[in-house]
Amino acid sequence: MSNCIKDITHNEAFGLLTKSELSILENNKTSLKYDKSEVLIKQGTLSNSIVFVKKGISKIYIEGAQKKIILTIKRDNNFLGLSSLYTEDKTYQYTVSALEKCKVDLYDKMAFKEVLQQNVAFSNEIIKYINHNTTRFYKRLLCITEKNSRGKVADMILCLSNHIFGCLEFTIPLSRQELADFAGLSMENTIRILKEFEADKLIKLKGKNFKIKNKAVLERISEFG
Amino acid sequence: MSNCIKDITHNEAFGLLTKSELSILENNKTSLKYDKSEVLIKQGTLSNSIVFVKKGISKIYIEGAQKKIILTIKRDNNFLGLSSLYTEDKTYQYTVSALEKCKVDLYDKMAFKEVLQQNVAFSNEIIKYINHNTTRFYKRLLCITEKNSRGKVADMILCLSNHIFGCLEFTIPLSRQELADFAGLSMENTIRILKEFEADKLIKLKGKNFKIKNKAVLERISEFG
DNA sequence: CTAAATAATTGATATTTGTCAATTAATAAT
DNA sequence: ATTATTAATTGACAAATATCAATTATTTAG
Repeated sequence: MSNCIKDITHNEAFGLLTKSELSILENNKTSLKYDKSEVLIKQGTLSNSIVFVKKGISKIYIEGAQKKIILTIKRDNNFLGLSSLYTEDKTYQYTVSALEKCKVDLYDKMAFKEVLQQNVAFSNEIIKYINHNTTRFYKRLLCITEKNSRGKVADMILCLSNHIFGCLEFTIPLSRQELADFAGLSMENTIRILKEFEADKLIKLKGKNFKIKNKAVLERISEFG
Repeated sequence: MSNCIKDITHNEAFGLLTKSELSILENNKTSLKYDKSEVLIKQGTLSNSIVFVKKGISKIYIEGAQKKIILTIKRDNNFLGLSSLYTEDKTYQYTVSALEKCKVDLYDKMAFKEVLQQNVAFSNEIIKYINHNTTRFYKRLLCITEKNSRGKVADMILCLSNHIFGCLEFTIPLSRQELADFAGLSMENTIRILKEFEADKLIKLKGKNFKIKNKAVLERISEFG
């Protein structure tokens, strides 16, 4: 079983708001479009906005001293920056960049907090999103600590298939280096394992196009080794 | 710089509650004492309580198929189980066990949620705690991915010193195996690195008693390698 | 359309880390 | 106090993974 759990969309949260609360958000909204590889949120900058991605895939990653690690790939209808609400450190903890054209709404954080302060159902819905995220990271942490590199790569492929693209054949908007940053491995190692899986007829690779041929065995490898 | 950020206590949250809200909690509270190594929260069981630890040190860990990983060590005046609020999965994501005698209050989760639903300031304070926790785990994830084993051990020692015990000399309530589970390494490797640090006069070891002799160099090792 | 730049791949090698077995130290039970 | 049990330590070795260098493929810029 893959350690990657299905992401949830965040759009229902708006349905919990009154007209006046919605208009607070509307009046403090900036709608923007981002091109592929543009940065939506930059780690270390002041977290002045809560970002809602209406359309497009983006990657969330942490920039360390030596390495980058991709925390997750986000699809449409997700908030970004929620984890910077009410924290002592007033900066974003991660960078988010567009993997394809994205349409986003930036909400001023003050206005967002004003709405949070008024509407407890909304506030609790936000807790739900944050906690869903937390659950994912616990699983992620375990995966990184416990699995060997074959397991990590298998897990990543299953995660992409099950929870990002939702089908057995998909074209990733990621380079091999980014795949490696996602799996937490070196690029060379990642490539070698992908080729190994291909030789074993578990997947079919053509550049960025992936096709899963034997999910059961991939799941077994993900489970251990 | 250590990647371990200072934990915050959660007791101020109660100050945000009205008398009637406090009495909801009081009426749904069970006070218990736990002995060393007893389990307060068991991963995989239904998350029916929010636990407030009034007194005592505990360890939070995830039990994987092969390994355990200690997420963090918690001191007095902390909530446990907040990350299970409003999640789809109704079970605890981690196990918590007492490292010394602990006094805790168990609050019925339904009652806790009732109070959350009534008091938006309380709800937002809870968001603060959850997000503080999230910030820690992002740093943790980076640490595990990026640092080599010497860096991990150095980081752990600094974390214990700075944020769990708050001084340069301390006696850990952890076995060597637990230290290894905290660092995310094998026990043998952990021990070897500790001995190495001792030989290099960075620390002084006597069983479970630690004394930091050269913090600057430990910080440099934690930074990289 | 072609050159230049970047990304992907492969091989060889070094380093890191874990595993297993043996030994010693410390703690608990009688 | 003595034995039994568990925890800590050490050494030897194997396995896993990263690094470096070279090559090939792909993409981009003019």
